[in-house]
Amino acid sequence: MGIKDIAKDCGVSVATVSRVLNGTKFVSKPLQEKVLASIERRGYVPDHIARSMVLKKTFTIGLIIPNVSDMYHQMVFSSVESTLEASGYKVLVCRVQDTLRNERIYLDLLLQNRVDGIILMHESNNPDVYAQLKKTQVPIVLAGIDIPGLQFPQVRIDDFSAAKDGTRYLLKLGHKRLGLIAGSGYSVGDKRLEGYKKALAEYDIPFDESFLEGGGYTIESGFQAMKALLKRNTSLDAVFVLSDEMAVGALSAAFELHLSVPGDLSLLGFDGITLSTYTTPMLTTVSQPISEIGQKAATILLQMLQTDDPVPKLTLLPYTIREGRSCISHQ
Amino acid sequence: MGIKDIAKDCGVSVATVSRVLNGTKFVSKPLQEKVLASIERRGYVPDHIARSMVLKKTFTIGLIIPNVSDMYHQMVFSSVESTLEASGYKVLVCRVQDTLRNERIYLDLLLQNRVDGIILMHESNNPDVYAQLKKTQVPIVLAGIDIPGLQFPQVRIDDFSAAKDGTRYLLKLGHKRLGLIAGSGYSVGDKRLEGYKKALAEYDIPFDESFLEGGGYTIESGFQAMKALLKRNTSLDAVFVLSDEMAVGALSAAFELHLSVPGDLSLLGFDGITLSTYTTPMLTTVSQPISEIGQKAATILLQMLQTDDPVPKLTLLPYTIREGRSCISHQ
DNA sequence: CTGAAAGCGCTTACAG
DNA sequence: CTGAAAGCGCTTACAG
Repeated sequence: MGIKDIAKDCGVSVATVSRVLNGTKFVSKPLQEKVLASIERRGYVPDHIARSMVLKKTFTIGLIIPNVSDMYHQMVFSSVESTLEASGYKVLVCRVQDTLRNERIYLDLLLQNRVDGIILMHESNNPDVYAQLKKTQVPIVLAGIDIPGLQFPQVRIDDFSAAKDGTRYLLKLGHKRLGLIAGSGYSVGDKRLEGYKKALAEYDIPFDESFLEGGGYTIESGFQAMKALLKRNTSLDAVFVLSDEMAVGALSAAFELHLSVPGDLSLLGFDGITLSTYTTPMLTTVSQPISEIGQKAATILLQMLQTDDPVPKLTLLPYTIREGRSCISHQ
Repeated sequence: MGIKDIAKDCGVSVATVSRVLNGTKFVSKPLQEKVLASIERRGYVPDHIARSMVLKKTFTIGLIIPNVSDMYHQMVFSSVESTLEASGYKVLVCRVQDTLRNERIYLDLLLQNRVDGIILMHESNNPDVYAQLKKTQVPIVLAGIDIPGLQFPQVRIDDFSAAKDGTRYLLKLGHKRLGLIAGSGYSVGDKRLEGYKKALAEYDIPFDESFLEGGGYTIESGFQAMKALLKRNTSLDAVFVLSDEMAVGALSAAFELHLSVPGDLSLLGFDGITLSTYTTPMLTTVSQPISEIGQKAATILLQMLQTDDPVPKLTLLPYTIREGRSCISHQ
């Protein structure tokens, strides 16, 4: 059931079988047909592992994602997978569960010649991990994140500007008391927070620490953050939630507290995941081109794998403010 | 940078290095320490591919899922991954995009010695695929699905009874005109439909074809199905939606049509995904033990991989009706 | 306890 | 166009 058996079966060498299998060299028609027939008849399937060993390629790429913003990352995964499929690559997803031990293990796993390249969407707070990434020869692309110390190509939006524009959007609607549900643990969260502050400054509104509540990019954390925020501040006009999943939780919290969105409170999300279109009310959100991020990251990684051409160090994709029904004018 | 280099570095044989690496045989303390030091110093990482080739194990299992009920499958994935992690296995997710070509390709990929076992959650309508599955030596476990022709171990709930009990729940609340948003393409959908019919029969309520609408297990399809159903029947008391993701879409549709849930209409979901707790109103749903399904399927697969002990052919896990706020008594 | 050597199933210069 | 043979980086009987 190996290539050898097919060779014996056809009275040819293993080299010939390998050649018709891969089409790497011309094989005469009669031999080719004989080999193909034998393969078909005996149901032979090439051993991919053996092939990987000699080629030193696994045709698998690793996608490292955090265990938050699941729907966002799921969409990226889908688009990465679709993009790479045509080139015969598969995707091994590593969802980092806890930041301490787990991510180190994943990296080790990935680097044991298991993957040809990595798309990294998880930010670590462990310097060892980055040190290891720097050392490896495996091509890496960062998607949706920014890690200042690392020189890998990045594909993302301009989070600072996006949050600034989102905040401006609320300000233009006439809102003055803007709550913010931020996210901790990721640099994009810090950038978005800065964008929020910047827009407030433009409108001469002082930043009020009590309007800020941290979240963890999950539905549940958005739920909790919204409750805490509304408990502390009964006079908010609007809340900007820095991820749609948290916004879903925030909507739920508002509902539980008998506050109407947008009647009592406007709510602005961030990400543009599919679900944000189906909430009640439909979310207005700062929408990232999620599929494009995955597609572009995959394309760049593919380019690094297959050519020596230089790739763009930073690809900034456009965001939009997609209007739903969760924000209302407050003139 | 191979095992040979470490061996040379330490003046020992590659066999010894391999032994300290794997702990397969006792190696004297001094040699062991020398080898470990060298490994650490030179940053040697074993080549997993080479190891796989000789062991004929990849320590990877394939998880084949459809491209619907994403949140449900994501939860299963998480629990499968957690369960297998302790045993050193990784999970390769294959999300079947289109039923025709794609699934065949995935199977081929998986069977090229890429995975040691498969957890199958996707039902195919292509007999070739099943024929191929039957032939393979790779252990397979079915999770959440039932494929009558195949003799693989199954882990799931009793979908017929679950839907029957769900329907009974609505009937007990006093509802008489029960819409059903069913799902096509999966046998669980058919079973659940039968459960619905059975419960109606128990209450001497004739089955009305016009109360039935098909869906495709996505939010969008639930949205469309609900709109179609409500357009046709203005007098429904309640709607039973055979997946929570469709129920999210159905909620959105009801909202758009200015129908209050549960004021005008009770809504019952199916699955018990995390999101169902955060909808407005919170969904009442027939809740599957999703994580347990993944965990149990993984455990059984592991048992097949590591022992020759027989495994249970059918593991039925308990479901519950988890009450939220989307159903109301209609006495 | 340790080492020399065979072998896992492929690919691919090299020679013909 | 085809074949004999080396080699990919490991593991593991087998012998000592």
